[in-house]
Amino acid sequence: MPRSRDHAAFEATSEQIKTLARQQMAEQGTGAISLRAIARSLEVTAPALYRYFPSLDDLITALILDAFHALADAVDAADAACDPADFPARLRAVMSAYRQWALDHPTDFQLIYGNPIPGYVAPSERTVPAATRPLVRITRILAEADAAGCLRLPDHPMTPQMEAHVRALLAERGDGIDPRLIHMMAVGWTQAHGTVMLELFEHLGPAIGDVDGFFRGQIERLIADYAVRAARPIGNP
Amino acid sequence: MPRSRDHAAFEATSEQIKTLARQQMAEQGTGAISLRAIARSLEVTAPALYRYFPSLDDLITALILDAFHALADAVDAADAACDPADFPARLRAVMSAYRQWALDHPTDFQLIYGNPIPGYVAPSERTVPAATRPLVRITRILAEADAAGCLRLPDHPMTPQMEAHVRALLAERGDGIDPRLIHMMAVGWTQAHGTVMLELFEHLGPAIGDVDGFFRGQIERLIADYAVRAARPIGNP
DNA sequence: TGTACATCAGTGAACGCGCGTTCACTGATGTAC
DNA sequence: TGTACATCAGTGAACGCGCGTTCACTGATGTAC
Repeated sequence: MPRSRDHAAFEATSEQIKTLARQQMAEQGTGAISLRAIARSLEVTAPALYRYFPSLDDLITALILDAFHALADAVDAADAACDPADFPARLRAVMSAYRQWALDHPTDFQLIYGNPIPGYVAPSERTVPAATRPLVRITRILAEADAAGCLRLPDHPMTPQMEAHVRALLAERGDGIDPRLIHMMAVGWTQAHGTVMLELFEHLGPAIGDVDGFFRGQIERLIADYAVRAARPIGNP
Repeated sequence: MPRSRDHAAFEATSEQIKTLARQQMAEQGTGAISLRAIARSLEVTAPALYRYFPSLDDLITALILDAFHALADAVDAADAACDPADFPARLRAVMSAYRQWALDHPTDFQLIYGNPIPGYVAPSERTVPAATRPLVRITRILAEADAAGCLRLPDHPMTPQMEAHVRALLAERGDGIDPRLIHMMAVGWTQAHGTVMLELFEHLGPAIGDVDGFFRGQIERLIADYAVRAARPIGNP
């Protein structure tokens, strides 16, 4: 509702509010986002923020959407930087980007993948599409590798129930890929996610020392398991 | 400090307080534990609770220790119920117990493996030994299988840095097992943990439908990768 | 068996704090004539 | 160029709430003689 010429200022202030909210999360945890504290940092009274977000929950929703999209953008960018035919490199890039984004933005990662915030209910029709983006990316790489005959689909990885579910899901989206690719994506995703989560909360580092190397090993094991290979010989650029 | 004969009553009330705290967590999230709310449920004034826990942080610490030990007990019990020579069965039992405990006690699981509680700092000298128990169990199964010649140690899974770290850790504990066993444990743990975390927050179910079957598949893949087998033929009991 | 005493679980008032949200308002700024 | 007006960001007071923690206290209960 702001005057059209004020849109830029309005957007800038909205961004500022979100930035301060992120700072608060970083310092105090995801549960500690508070309109009054943001107002204090902005040197403004608390009711002023209601011009920009109709309620605290709307601010949180905005932060969650931003975070999902930022993660997905990082993953997409990592993929885009690769030779499209070098499927192993693309998987490495994409999974490393997932982990790196989490390490660079630990509280945003907690916001989207960690404990729910007491009392907050996410509007799933808005969050689900954003949350799905990174998975779609991984799946697409696998699908392209499959189409190029550059990976080995496992023989019996899925239960009938899982296969039926995934088939229905793909049909709904008008996507004709092999359901087993979704299974492969889930294997990679859960592995990466588990490592990142445990690393983030200091459970893994103390146990194995070199999480970086461990994570790289996990990716290579995945690539080897599915015999993912490049579509044509890849030179060093 | 209570009179010796009142110890039982004292313990009973302490347990009651913790139980109510767990109920609160289940309803409102881990950040919502509140002494005043517990007092309300107990139909007692808030200061009364200070007889049992010197502060809110001490109550949280008690809950965390209980949770780690309950998880470890569940894992240990699952192992104990197996034929000790049937290493694949033991791994299946132990990893399933880890997941099942998380599903049965989602908020306790979040308390120990999820977002930190704002302002709370865990006394690591008390939590770390409790947190390590499940990992020690998995590692022991692998070590026993290795000693019986019932698994295949991978050739080059560890980076030099990881190996040095793990060697130091084992030496410190006076444990003579092969460092690669720790790596294997970490692979299994991170896989299971990632699946459980994503399942718990409703990210995995919508994607693959049958998390149960998916998880079982992950365990079998792990057993196959390391060629874990029983020490002698195992009959159906 | 009866009485004086020590223990201690729980009370009630208070301190000082922070929170989200509402409402009627002020006053600067850009707009239309 | 000058004036009347509409817009709207931000204010200040208030509502009603919840929180952890302290303190001096009451009163029941079990203990020791």
